[in-house]
Amino acid sequence: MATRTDAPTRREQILKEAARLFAERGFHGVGVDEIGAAVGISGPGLYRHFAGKDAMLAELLVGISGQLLTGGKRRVAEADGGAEAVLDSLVEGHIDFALDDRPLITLHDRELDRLRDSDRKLVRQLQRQYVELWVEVVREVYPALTEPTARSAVHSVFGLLNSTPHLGRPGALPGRGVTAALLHRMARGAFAAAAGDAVL
Amino acid sequence: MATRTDAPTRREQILKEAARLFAERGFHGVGVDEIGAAVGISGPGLYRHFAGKDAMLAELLVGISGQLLTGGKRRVAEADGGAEAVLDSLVEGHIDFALDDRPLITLHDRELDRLRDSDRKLVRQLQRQYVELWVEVVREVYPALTEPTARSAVHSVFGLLNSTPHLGRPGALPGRGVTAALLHRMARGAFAAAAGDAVL
DNA sequence: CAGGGAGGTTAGCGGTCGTTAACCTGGACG
DNA sequence: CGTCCAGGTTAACGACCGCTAACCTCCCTG
Repeated sequence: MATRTDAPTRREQILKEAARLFAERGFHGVGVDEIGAAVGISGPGLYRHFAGKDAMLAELLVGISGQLLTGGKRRVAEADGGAEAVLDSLVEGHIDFALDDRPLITLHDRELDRLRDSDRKLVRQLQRQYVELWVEVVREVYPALTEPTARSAVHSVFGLLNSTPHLGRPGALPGRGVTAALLHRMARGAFAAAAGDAVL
Repeated sequence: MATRTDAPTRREQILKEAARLFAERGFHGVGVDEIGAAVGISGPGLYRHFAGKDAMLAELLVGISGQLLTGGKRRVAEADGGAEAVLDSLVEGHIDFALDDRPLITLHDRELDRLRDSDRKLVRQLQRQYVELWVEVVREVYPALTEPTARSAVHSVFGLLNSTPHLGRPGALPGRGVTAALLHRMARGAFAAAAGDAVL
């Protein structure tokens, strides 16, 4: 992703605040007036930028899933070294995302069912592709894993990595690098154990 | 827990259905009429059993946290063998819970903020005690872990174990025992890796 | 300098939802 | 056999919320 130096557009401000509020109190728990207030305009002013409250959530969730998948594909294509290196790169990318965009990670697996059918199908499809990307790489590193087992393991590791919102507010943590390293180690350890490697 | 053979009371029916609906569509996404319909009575009839919709959520969340903590304490007290055996017992108990009561696991970390202040504080306190129970045992097994690191590791492993709702509907799974064993292995592998043990 | 669109504002409509009120009913029990 | 209460019912109220309508006001541009 190209680094952004220009000021965020109003649309982006709204999306960011909406993500935070949705993550904190749930989609139905947040009113449009609150979202407006969070960016300094009031309620119905949002409708100059979005078709409705649903559209904000849809754009957030589609955006998340798309970013994860795109980033994952890029890492698979670019990583040099064996399958081990690719897996490490995937883990690193997911951790970056989980640490930098906690509200989005929270929304990701919490508000999916609030979407229109078509949007939900799209998000699910992107998520599935992302999972399959991981499954392929994991099975390359650990050929002992059957496909269903590898898929379960991937979902479980996502659960592990996505636990960042529960780790206390950023600042109470030992430091970003240390936390990232811990998560990385644990994810790799979990995969290795799934494959039956000795972990004693 | 004593095994129940008698029929569930109406209160219990309501709580069970409410948990399922809350987990599926979120607290604010479910109306009292739906909850009533799920147990064969209609809307306001619920108020003969609960003070309000909030009270149902509160009872569910306090119940979950209390059960987890009580079960955890019991396992710590009863487990024979060393710290390893205690940790295995804790993991096993948490997995049983995650596999048997998926809706509750979902609610557990999703709807906490919808509670009255006093209830939320109570739930948080029970959760904290449960985490500390784990932290102590984990540090006994892996003395290399500092306390903050052990706490982070415990939260992350909870994320891993609580991923069961994402593993596909129960029936698409390879079988309960197999899944439980996989989760157990991965949890132990994650802890071992957190402590820096070789996992290659 | 006229004009028009982008991006705000406030007022208010329509629907939904939690909750209460008022009423009904069957069965346990003195 | 009368009574009373647990556990239902339907009607309706009041609050809230998403969204639209109508209007205003810069600022850019021909």
